[in-house]
Amino acid sequence: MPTPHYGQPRYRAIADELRGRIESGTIPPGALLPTESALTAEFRASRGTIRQAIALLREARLVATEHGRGTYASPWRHEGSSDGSSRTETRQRQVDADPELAALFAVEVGTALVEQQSVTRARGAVGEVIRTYRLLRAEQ
Amino acid sequence: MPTPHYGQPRYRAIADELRGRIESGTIPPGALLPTESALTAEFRASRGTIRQAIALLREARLVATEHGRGTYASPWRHEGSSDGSSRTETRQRQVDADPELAALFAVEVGTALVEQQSVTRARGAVGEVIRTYRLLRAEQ
DNA sequence: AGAAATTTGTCCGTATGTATC
DNA sequence: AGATACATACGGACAAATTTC
Repeated sequence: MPTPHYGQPRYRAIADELRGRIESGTIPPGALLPTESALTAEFRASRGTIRQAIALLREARLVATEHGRGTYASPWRHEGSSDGSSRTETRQRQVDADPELAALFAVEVGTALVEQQSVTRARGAVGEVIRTYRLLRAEQ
Repeated sequence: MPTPHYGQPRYRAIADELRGRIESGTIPPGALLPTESALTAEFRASRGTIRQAIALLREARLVATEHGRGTYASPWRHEGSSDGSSRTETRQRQVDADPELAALFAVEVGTALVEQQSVTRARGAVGEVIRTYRLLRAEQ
């Protein structure tokens, strides 16, 4: 079997499917998710891929896992707003300084900067994008 | 070879070792870590285990990974309040959405966005520049 | 411009360890 | 003790992004 992940990797698709079940109440708060081996059968994915999907949900605090017991849907459901689906994704990359940034940092145009971008989503829609720029080496 | 992980799993021990190198400056801020394959050779662990260790460091924001490039030691210094001689200038203006922002906000390229820029200076030198983007019409 | 090499990303299958039921 | 379920670890294969030649 090859490894085709066109557009979106499988573990993310699986995580989205499970997220849907949790948010829709198909899997109620506090209930156990299907076991990893049940999920491998259902999605016909390897256990590693299933675990990657669950890791995503765990990072988003949507589930909690206990060693020999299983993975639970999180029982707490109150994250500021009524729906609690606001989330932040962060990414870091290197960019070249544009003229304005170069002037601010007192470096030459094109100098490498670190850009950290945070995207805040609420109800699926992007609320705000925050980009933070720093020098590669903080010469303090 | 069995899988003995008495007390502490291997991936955590490896992560601790790498963390030490970063915090001690053996791997300076912004520098590339050894490649995954180099680390498999050094620690004689499988690539999966190495990747698990790096994932721990990434969660702790100690490193950042870029596809095809490598994993960098994070260039931050802890934002201590020891000094107090830092100040922030803020400015707001209207900009056109570049392709990336347009995609995030699900609008057309060139759509007007509000950009708020904060420049933090310490001892005269710019420490970081933060740009926050929002839609003009907040449907909130 | 394009091909090759490098490096991280995804996915599979298997085996064994450890905690819980 | 036995069965079940998650945790750790290995090895291999191919995909995708980047860099190098």
